[in-house]
Amino acid sequence: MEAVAQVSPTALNRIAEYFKVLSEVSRLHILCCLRSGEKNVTEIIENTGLGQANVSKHLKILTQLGMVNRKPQGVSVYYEIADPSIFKLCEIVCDRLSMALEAQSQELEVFSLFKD
Amino acid sequence: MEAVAQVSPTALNRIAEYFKVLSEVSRLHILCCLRSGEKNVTEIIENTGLGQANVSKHLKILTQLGMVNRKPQGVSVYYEIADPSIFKLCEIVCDRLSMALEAQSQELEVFSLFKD
DNA sequence: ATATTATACTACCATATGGTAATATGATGA
DNA sequence: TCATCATATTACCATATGGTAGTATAATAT
Repeated sequence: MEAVAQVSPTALNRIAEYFKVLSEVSRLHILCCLRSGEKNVTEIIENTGLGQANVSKHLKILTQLGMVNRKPQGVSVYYEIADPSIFKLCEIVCDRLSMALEAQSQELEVFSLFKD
Repeated sequence: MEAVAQVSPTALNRIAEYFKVLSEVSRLHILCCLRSGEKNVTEIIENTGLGQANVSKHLKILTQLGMVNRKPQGVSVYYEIADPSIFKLCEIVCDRLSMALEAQSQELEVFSLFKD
C-alpha cells in the first residue's frame, strides 16, 4: 500500500524547524535571559556563561527564525524577544513536565508503603 | 564577571529534550497520523511511508518521553497519543508561522506596487 | 513443533550540529 | 590614521542522530 499524503511535508518541516530552535539548552538559556528585557551580546555572554562565538552563532539562528530582534546601537548590538509565544510554549511544556513529575512522585509514595 | 545562575540547568534540559522530540519531521508525522486515533505499527508505516525500523525507533523515543502510550494487543502493538498538549504546542507554532507568512505576503504586496 | 506475521533491536553509515580558537569586520575615540 | 572594543565569521573537531539492512523476539495459526 502507498503512503497516505494527508499532511503537508513543508508545513511539518516548518514546525519541526521551529521546535528545533527551541530544543537546545543554550538557546533556551539565551531566550530566558532576554525575558527580563533586551540585552547586548556582552550582557548575554555574562548572563549565560556561554562563549562569545557560541552566543553569536545562536543569536544568528534565533534572529533568522524571527524569535529575537537584532538592534545595533553604536558599537554594541542589542537583542530582544520578538516572539513572546515562545514562553507560552515553554509554559505548556513545563506544566506537562511537572504533571509527569507529580505522577511519578505519587508512584514513589505508593512504593514507600512497602518500606519498613 | 561570573555567569549568573538564575535558571535551573536541569529544568532547561528537560524542556529542551521535550522540544527536541518534536523537532523531527518523522516524529511529527507519526504524531499527526495518531491524532485521528490509535494505530498499530503496520498502519503507522503505511500511513507515513517511513521504514519499519525507523518507525520503531521513533515510537520508542515518543513512548519513553510519555508522548504516546504503547498497548500490545495480540500480535500487534497499538500506539495512541498520551499527551494531547502536543497539538496545542503545534497549534501555537502554526499560528505564529502563518502570521509570519502573512506579514511576508503583505510585504510582497507592498513590493507589487512597484510592478508595471 | 514449525511457519508466519508483527514488532523490536543492533550495528553501521552519512550527515548535522554544538563548541571553540583564530580571524575578520565595524564602530568609536585618541 | 591608528588603537581599541564589540560583534560576526570561518574553520575545525567531537559528538549526536536519522535512516536502513540485517537479525532477533514474540505471538498466532496450521
